[in-house]
Amino acid sequence: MKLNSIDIKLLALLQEDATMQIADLAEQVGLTQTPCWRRVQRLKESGVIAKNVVLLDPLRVNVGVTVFVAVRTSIHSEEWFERFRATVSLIPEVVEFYRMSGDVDYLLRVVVPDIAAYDKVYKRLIAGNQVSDVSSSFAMEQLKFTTALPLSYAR
Amino acid sequence: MKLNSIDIKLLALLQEDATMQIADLAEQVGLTQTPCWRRVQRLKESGVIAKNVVLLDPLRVNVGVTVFVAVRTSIHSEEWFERFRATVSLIPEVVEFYRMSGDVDYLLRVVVPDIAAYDKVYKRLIAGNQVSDVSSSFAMEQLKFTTALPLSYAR
DNA sequence: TGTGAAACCCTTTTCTT
DNA sequence: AAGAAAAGGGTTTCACA
Repeated sequence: MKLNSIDIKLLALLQEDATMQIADLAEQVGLTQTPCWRRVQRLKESGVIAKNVVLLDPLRVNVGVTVFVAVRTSIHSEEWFERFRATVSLIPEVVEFYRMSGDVDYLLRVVVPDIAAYDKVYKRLIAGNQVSDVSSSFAMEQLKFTTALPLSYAR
Repeated sequence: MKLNSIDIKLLALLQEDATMQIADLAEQVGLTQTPCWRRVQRLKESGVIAKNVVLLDPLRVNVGVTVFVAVRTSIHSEEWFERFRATVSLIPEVVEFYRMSGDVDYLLRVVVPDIAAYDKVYKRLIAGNQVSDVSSSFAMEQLKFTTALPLSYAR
């Protein structure tokens, strides 16, 4: 789907606050309700807008600690990968999971309340999977976290 | 704010889909509209629910490439940190930014369309900041990404 | 493709148990 | 605290330019 500058504006606004009303959105982008509504609808249907979710305050649900886990493996078979992928994806504390280039094979972001809780997740990670090296790095402070993607490259 | 099991259920549902209607939410948690609405309201007011946003498909807005950037510095002064923090936070391609323990001082997640675009962000990162070492790792594949926090630790 | 107004449905309030 | 019902408001549709 091709995006024009009004679409980009709408996406920028909705990425920050999805509770905005159509009338307000319309005003911000210089349209009236109906055409604005139709555009937002198209953005949803086309899949550019993938989801509408609520973001929780990590501290208030007691997962203030972020750990980055770098995993190296010696086995590089398809079966191993599928198994690893399946088990890791199901762990709710793992909120991000990437296959990497370079010396680290996989990178995970894990959220937990404390180090003790992390140790349990760690054990679950290595249980049943042949991982040759796991290295955990703790985040001391989250300086920025946004779900808003940059829109300067959209076309 | 203390969360009971109904609150947890509501948070779980809204973390996945914030467009759910109060009537449907109410049914899922075994309440009628009014008390359900009041609970959701309380969750918003108390800040447990921090935001309601739309998530975009990264590929459809042309930022399919994720790069993790590990930054080391030799200077550890407060001024340097504030300056670095301020400049990095303002870069829209930087979607996550952590101060780390261990040998890496800062970790960034950057989203861009391609390597050429990353190079521009890289130059912006090192310009004006005395960083002693920057190491970039490219994600080949995003195996999991969720904004839904685990709720088993909430209390 | 944009406009204005009406219809509809969900949210929010009020009253009651 | 929870429920039922009514009031209020936003979204969605429709006819038209």
